[in-house]
Amino acid sequence: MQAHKKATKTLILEVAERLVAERGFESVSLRDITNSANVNVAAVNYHFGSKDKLFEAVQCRYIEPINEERLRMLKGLTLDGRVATVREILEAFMRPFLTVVQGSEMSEKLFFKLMGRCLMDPQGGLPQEMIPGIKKVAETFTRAFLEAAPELTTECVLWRLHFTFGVMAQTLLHGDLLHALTDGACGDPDAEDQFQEMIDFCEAGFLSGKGVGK
Amino acid sequence: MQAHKKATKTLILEVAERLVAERGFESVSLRDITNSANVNVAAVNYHFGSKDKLFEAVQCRYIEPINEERLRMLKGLTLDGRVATVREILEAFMRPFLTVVQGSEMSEKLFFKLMGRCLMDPQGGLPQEMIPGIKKVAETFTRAFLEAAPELTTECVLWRLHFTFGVMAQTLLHGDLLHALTDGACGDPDAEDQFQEMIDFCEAGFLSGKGVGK
DNA sequence: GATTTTTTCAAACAAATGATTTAAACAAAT
DNA sequence: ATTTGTTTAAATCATTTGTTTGAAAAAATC
Repeated sequence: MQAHKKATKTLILEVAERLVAERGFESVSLRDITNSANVNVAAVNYHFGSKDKLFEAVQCRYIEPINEERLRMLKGLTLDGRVATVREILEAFMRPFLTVVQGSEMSEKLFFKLMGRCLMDPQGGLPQEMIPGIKKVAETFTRAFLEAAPELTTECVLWRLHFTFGVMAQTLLHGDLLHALTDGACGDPDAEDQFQEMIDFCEAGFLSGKGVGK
Repeated sequence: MQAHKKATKTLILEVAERLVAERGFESVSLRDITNSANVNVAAVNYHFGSKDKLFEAVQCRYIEPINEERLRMLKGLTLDGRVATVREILEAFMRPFLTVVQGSEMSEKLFFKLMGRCLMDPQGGLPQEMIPGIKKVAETFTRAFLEAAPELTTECVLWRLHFTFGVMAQTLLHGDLLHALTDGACGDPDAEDQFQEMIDFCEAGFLSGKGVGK
């Protein structure tokens, strides 16, 4: 059931991931996928039930491991009652994208684009099964930020987490844009560089107005 | 030609704006628009030429005035050779969304969502006619930031402008999310408050690592 | 090896899509 | 009143959409 036929279902999923990364959820049709995968149209409904279910699978496949890795990293920071720094928490929030992509078979660029789409475009609202995990992440990280920067109000932390989310989604989705748009003046940085730039930016944003207390 | 029939073309445009704001470009069909506007399907092709052209009109209608206002504000900052601060430049970059929405007939929420879509979803790449204006804005603001923070490299400024863009798009597109997601714990702030939060965050991000010189 | 289950495939489905045509309704100008 | 140019409207076009069907093929089970 797995040896000779590692194909079809997985194949469909992988092709769907690629096409969605390239064009976005709403612009990809079933036939785009099945033609590109050399598979019959009916196979999607047979293996996934419907187009929507297939897209839910695409959304969950990597986002859930990323959310788990986030919680794992964060837990590692606050082991023996230690209080993590804002920078460390940000790192726990963002680095899982790098960790998980390395365990996948996708190219970094496509993977990031796909993740950006999942964060920005979520196909008809987030899949129900993802919501608990996402709430957990949001709550846990909000609490961590509040401990790391106790001078901030909850509302302020939520806003800044929100902004951080925007920085991340933009970079995932259009991280290649700067290189292309500036004719290479802005070099083609590896993911780790981009990542550090993001952390620098968001850390400063998070700590802005320390003591000013708006 | 304008008195009795101020409708149809304008009507179509306005309904399209609303639906696109609510559902995104790719999810809105011609019939969604014409039914909601009580107008014949053929009217779109008659007045706009095609669906794509209609969507281009939707994208240009407010983005272009916003870009003009951005340049106008920035020019006002650097009148007599004065060097603007990073904060002032950020303000010139963001406030036009507030300025222009007030001159429109749309609600703030819908307008911001529409602008978020235009920034994040651009229907099949940006309309050709918008590209020069956008390049102008990008170049002018990059130069201004470089003067305001001469310790930063061009590449660094581009990255941070990129991040700022993400913060803005995320807030425009999902600015109502925090209020909804936290069951009101995060109040429903007026646009000006959101705006100040964004500026605080991005200013700090822009000035991060001053002197460190990465 | 026969049977049962799983998977594939061609074909067809109804519904929806953007676009076009043709004629009617309308306003303005002569 | 007639003509002219513009706008609306109903009907139709050819595609494309997601989904379903029913039979053949393949794999697994007994």
